[in-house]
Amino acid sequence: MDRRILHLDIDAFLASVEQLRDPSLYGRPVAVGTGVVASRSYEAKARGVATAMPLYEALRRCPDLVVRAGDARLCERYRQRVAKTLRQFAPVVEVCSLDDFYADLTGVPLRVQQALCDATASDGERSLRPLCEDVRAAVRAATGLSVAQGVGSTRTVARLATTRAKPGGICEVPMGHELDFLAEFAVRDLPGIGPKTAEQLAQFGVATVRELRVVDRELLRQTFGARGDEIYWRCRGLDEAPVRDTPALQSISRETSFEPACDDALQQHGLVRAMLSYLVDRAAAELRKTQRTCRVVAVRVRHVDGHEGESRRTQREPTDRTDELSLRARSLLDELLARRVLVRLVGVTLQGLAPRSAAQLGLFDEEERARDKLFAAVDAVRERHGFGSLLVGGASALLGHVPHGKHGFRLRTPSLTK
DNA sequence: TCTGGGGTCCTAGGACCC
DNA sequence: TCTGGGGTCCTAGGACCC
Repeated sequence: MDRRILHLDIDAFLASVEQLRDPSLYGRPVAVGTGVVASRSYEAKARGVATAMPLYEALRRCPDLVVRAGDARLCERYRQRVAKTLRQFAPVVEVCSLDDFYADLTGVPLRVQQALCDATASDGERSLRPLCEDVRAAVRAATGLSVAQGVGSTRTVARLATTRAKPGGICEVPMGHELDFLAEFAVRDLPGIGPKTAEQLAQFGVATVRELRVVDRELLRQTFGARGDEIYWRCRGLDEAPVRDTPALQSISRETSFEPACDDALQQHGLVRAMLSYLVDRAAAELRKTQRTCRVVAVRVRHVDGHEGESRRTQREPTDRTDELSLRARSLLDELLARRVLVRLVGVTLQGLAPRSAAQLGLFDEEERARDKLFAAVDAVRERHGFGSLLVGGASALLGHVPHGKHGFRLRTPSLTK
C-alpha cells in the first residue's frame, strides 16, 4: 500500500550527450535529429524549439540552432551507466525507455531509510528527497548528465511529478496528496491517454484529470474497453502496475527511410532489397548478441504516397541466422513491392523471441552447425573491428549508394538507430 | 500536420484442432 | 454427417510510449 516509486528522467538526453561530446556546445541551443527534433537542449527550448517539431521549423524559430545527427550507440552506453548508478540505490530498477527509469524504493532496507530520514519531516514521515539528491549527485559524477526525479505512491504519480521537476529538480508527492496533485493536469498528460483518447474525452467535455474523475466507470469501459478501467484508476492515482526488473525485449526491429525516396537506379527495387537485407543483418546480430532466436519475421514498407504495408510470417523453426532470416524477409518484401510507387521506408521486425537452445536450432545437424559457427565468427570479427568490417549477403549492393564506414552503412537517423 | 526509429499492449477475425 | 463449443495459433491493425 505504502509504495514509494521513484521515476527518473535524463534531461534533454540526446542533446546533453552531444554537449558532453563537444563542450563548446554548453549554453548553446542544440537539437538532435534528422527531419524532426528528437531532443533539444533547454537553451533551444527557451527559443521555441520543441521535440517532434520539423527541423526547418526549429531553424526558423532559432536560426543559430546547432543541429547534430546524434549517436544511438553512445547514448546506449550512457543509459547503461545511469541504470547501473541507480541500481546502487534501489533493489528493483526498470529501464523504461531511452531516457527514463523507475525504481521501487519501498523495499529499500530500513537502515538506509533511517539514515536518509529527513529530520524536518513531521510525524515521523520520511522524505526521500535526500536519497534523490544522492542519486542526482551520483549520476552526475558517473556520467556528467543532469536528471529530474519524481517520487510518489504509484508509477503515474511519480512520472507526473518528474514533469514538475524538470530540469534537474526533485518533486516528491507525499502520501495522501495524490488526488490534489493530479487534479489540474490535462488528461493528455496521463500516461495511456494519447491524442485519440483525449479527443474522445474532449467530446464528453472532459479536459482535466479532475473532470475525468467525474465520468462514470461504466461509460469509460463501454467507450474504451479494457483501457477504460485503467483510465478510471489512473486518474485517481491508483494504478497498481509494479516496477519490474527490466523485462526481456519482445521484438527487435530496424528500419530506415530514404530521403529522397528510393527510385532505385538498380532495377527491380534492388536498393530496397539490399537495404532490407542489411537491416535484417543488423537485427539478427542483435538477436545473437542477446542469445535469442526468433520465429516471426515482419517486413514494413512505406511508399511516397503514404500507403503503408506490413506483412509477417511465423515459422515453426526458430533461428538466429542472418541468411535464414533474410530469405524469409525477402519473400515478404516481394509481396509488398507489387505497387509501382517509390519507396520511402523499409524495415524489419523480429518477433516471437525465445532463449537460444541448441536442440531447437537443429545444431546436431552438421551443416547447421557449420553455418552457426560461421555467424559466430562474423560476430566475433565485428566485435573487434566494427560492424562495417564485414558485409553479409545482399547488403554489398548498397556500396556506392549509401555511405559506409567502420560501424556499417550510415542510416538516415543515427540518433535513433543502433 | 505524419515529420523518425525504436518499442509495448490490445483486439478482431479466421484457421485449425479436439 | 452435422451441430456445438472451446482453445490456441496466426495475421493485421490500432493506440500508445519516448
